[in-house]
Parts: sequence; C-alpha cells; structure tokens
Amino acid sequence: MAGSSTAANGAKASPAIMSDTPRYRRYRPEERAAMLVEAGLAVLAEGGIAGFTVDNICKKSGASRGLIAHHFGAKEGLLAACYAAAYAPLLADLAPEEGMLPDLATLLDRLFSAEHFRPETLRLWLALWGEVAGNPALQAEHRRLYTAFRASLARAIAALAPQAKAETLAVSIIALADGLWLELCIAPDLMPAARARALCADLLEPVLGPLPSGTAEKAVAG
Amino acid sequence: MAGSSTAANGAKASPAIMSDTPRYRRYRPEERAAMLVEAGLAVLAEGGIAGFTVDNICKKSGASRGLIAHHFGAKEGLLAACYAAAYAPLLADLAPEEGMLPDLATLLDRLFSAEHFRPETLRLWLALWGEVAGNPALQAEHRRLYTAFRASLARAIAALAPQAKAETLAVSIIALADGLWLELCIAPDLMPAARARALCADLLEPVLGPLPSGTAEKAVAG
DNA sequence: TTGTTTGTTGAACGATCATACAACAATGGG
DNA sequence: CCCATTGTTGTATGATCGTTCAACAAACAA
Repeated sequence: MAGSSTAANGAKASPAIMSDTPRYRRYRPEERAAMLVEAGLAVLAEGGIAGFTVDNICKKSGASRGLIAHHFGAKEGLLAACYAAAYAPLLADLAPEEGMLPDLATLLDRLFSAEHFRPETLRLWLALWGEVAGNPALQAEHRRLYTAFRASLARAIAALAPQAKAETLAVSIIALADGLWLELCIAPDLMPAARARALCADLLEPVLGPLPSGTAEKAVAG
Repeated sequence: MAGSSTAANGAKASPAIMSDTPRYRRYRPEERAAMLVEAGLAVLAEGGIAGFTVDNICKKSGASRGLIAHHFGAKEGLLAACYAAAYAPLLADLAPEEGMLPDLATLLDRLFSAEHFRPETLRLWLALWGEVAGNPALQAEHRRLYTAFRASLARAIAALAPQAKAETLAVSIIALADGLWLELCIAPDLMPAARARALCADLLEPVLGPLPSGTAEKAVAG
C-alpha cells in the first residue's frame, strides 16, 4: 500500500481525503514481533510446516513481506521464536512459580486440559517436532525445555509417592500424553481430553495409588 | 541422458562405443514404483516433508523427473503409497498371519525392536503424521490401519489377562510407544529401544502381572 | 511547522518447486 | 532382422518460494 518507485503514486482516489488516513500503523518492535509469532503459530497449526510461508504469515498478520527479515533476520528466526512461544504456556501451567508446585492430580488436569489438548495444538506441535528433528538449534532448545518440564513432573510424583521411580514415571507420563495427543489429532471424536486423562490415571494408579481427582470433577484448567 | 530435441544429439564420445551400452534400464511398473516409494521414504526420513521433492526423490532413486507423474499421477499419489509402505512392516510384525497371534511380551519386543525404534523411522513418521493431519484421504487410511493395529494388541492383552480392559490398554500402549518414539528422536542417547521397552513394562506389569521377557534377553526381532 | 529517526512497504530478483509433454529407446514378439 | 509397445527422459513452463533493498511515511522531538 505504501508508495512505490513508479509514477503511479499518490493517485489513489482523492489526495485531499487520503492525507488524514494513515497508510499503515507503526508498532513497537516487540509488538510487531509478537504479531508475527502469533501469525506463524496460526499458519503452522493450519497447514503444517508447508504452510509456514512468508506470504501466509504476512497475510495472516496483516504485515508486509519485508517485516519477517527485519524483525527476525530470516524466516528461520521466526520459527525459533514460534517454537519458544508454543512451549511457554505449557511450562507456565505446569510450573507456575518457582518453589510452589501443584500436586500431581492438578498437573494431570492441566496437562489434559481442553486448552492444551486439542487437534489445533497438536498440529502445531507436529510441525514443530518435524523441524526440531533436523535443526540442532531447535533441538537444544527443546532439550532444555523438556528437561524442566520433566523435572516439575518428577517432583510432583516424588511428593505424592516417595517410593516411586519419579524420573522414570515422569518420562512415561510425558510420552503417554504425547501419544494420546497424537490420537486426538487422528480421531478427535474418540479421544477427548477427559478420556485421555482417564487413560493416564488408569495406568498410573496401580503404581502410585489413587489420584485425588482421578475420575471426574475438580478439573482445574479444563 | 536420453536424446533431446536439440541438434547436439548423438555426439557423446564415440557413437560406435555408445551403441552397446544401454542409456537406461527399463523396469516393470511395479518394480519402478517400489523404487520410487523407497526413495520417497528415504528423503522423508532425511529432510521431512520439506525434503519430499520431485528432484530429491528422483535423484535418490536414480530415475528421471517424469516418472513420478507417470507411475503415481502426481507427487501426492507417491506420498500415499509411501504412507502405506511405512505402515506395512509394522502391521506385518504385529500380526504376521491371520489367526496366529504372538503373545503380548513378544509383541512388545517387536514393537520396541531396534528395527522399528530408531530416529530415522521416527523422522519418517513425524513427516507423515503432519501430512495425515491435513489430508482426509491419508487420515482415513491411517484410521483403518491403526484400528487393525490396536485390535491385534487388544487380543494379545485379552489372552494374557482376561480381566483387564484390553481395548483401553491397547490404546495406552500405542500412545506410550508413540511418545517414547518421540523422545528417542529428541534424545537418542537417553532413550534406546531397551529403555523404552522397560518403561512400557514397568507401567504395564502392575496392571497385567509380570511379563515373561520383561527386563532383558529373549528379544525376538531386535 | 520542520527535521530526524526508524518501522514499514512492495516490487524485483534468482532459486526452486510440481507438472506437462513430445521425443527417445529398451524390450520382446514377430 | 524389423516393428510395435511402452517405460523413460529431460526440457519447458508457470507458479511460488525466501530474500533484498531503496523509497516511503508514521511518530516524535524541537
């Protein structure tokens, strides 16, 4: 929409009317970056990594082509930012504050909350995981975040059942959640969040004993 | 390498020497199709869906560009064939023959065998899953194959422990395997096949009782 | 109002993509 | 040996990709 180097400039309707309506809005760098990240997450969820194109992202965010390079250096920089942005809410839910950790049943409720456990989110993760597999920088970042995630879970397990193999169980729980997530995406009607949560509890209770809100009610974030 | 419509034809070294060395080999359609599928699986494993290009596939298989369209209509046809080809060995391992079903411990050994449980294979699945999520045709095919897979597992569980919720457990086992597969890809050194198998057994044995080859040895296909 | 800063624009560019197609040649039957 | 069949080739084509960059204008200070 801005002026070009051609001669057909400034000839849009009436110049007098044009002058007081801004051609675009100027955002602070952090605001614009956040807009691009949000658009990037949206197109990843819609079309996978193949849909993560400059055109799609800019159309979705309302920005112009040049902005991705301007704010993130290149498309890959935006992808890394999208990755961090996708992980952030999960970590925030599972370890809200330093020192204060929810109990295991609450963690499971949040992990399988309707907010996280939905096809849209999984599609996003599928696209990101595929990239992580071949991108050392993203892989290192994933390892760092995953470790923190697992540690929170392990501490919650240890608090509930000191005799259990907390680290090992934490690994299994995350793996189970990821796998159930996958099923949700393939057959959304057969794997709602509540069923996934119940499946997880069924497998855990023989090891850890009954979990407070195992079957129903008292859902914290769902 | 074949002739072109330009005038610079037939001028390769010596025509007399050329005449007895075939310019290319002619395969039966099914053979060539299999070669292209194999190459497709390879490039998917190496570069994800982004690496699944006509150029890459043809270079890998030694064929020329036109063959994908000739044998599969379009690139998407080849992708569907690759998907079926990726699922086939898993199904063949888990339900070798109609009527004759291995016991659960053997099934787990095979599911977590070194043949299936390796990063290369996961990268392939990651790429395919990402496509399945947005492709109704692939999604239907996945559902069909997955259902057969789960049914085999459920029968093996029912044979071992009639009182268990076989279908539910089968779903959980597959989800757990998928999630552990994912971890393998992210941190191959931390999640070898044997550890994944052990994690699975740890979670299952409190429900099903001891599994024959739970801890070590007697690996069937690993 | 004027000038400076800087976030924004979009056309241009070369690379790469999937596909179509007409010419070519390997193979096998005659 | 010749001919018909048909699997194979690779150029041509138009679309789309990520990136660059010089011009532009919004915001703000003076």
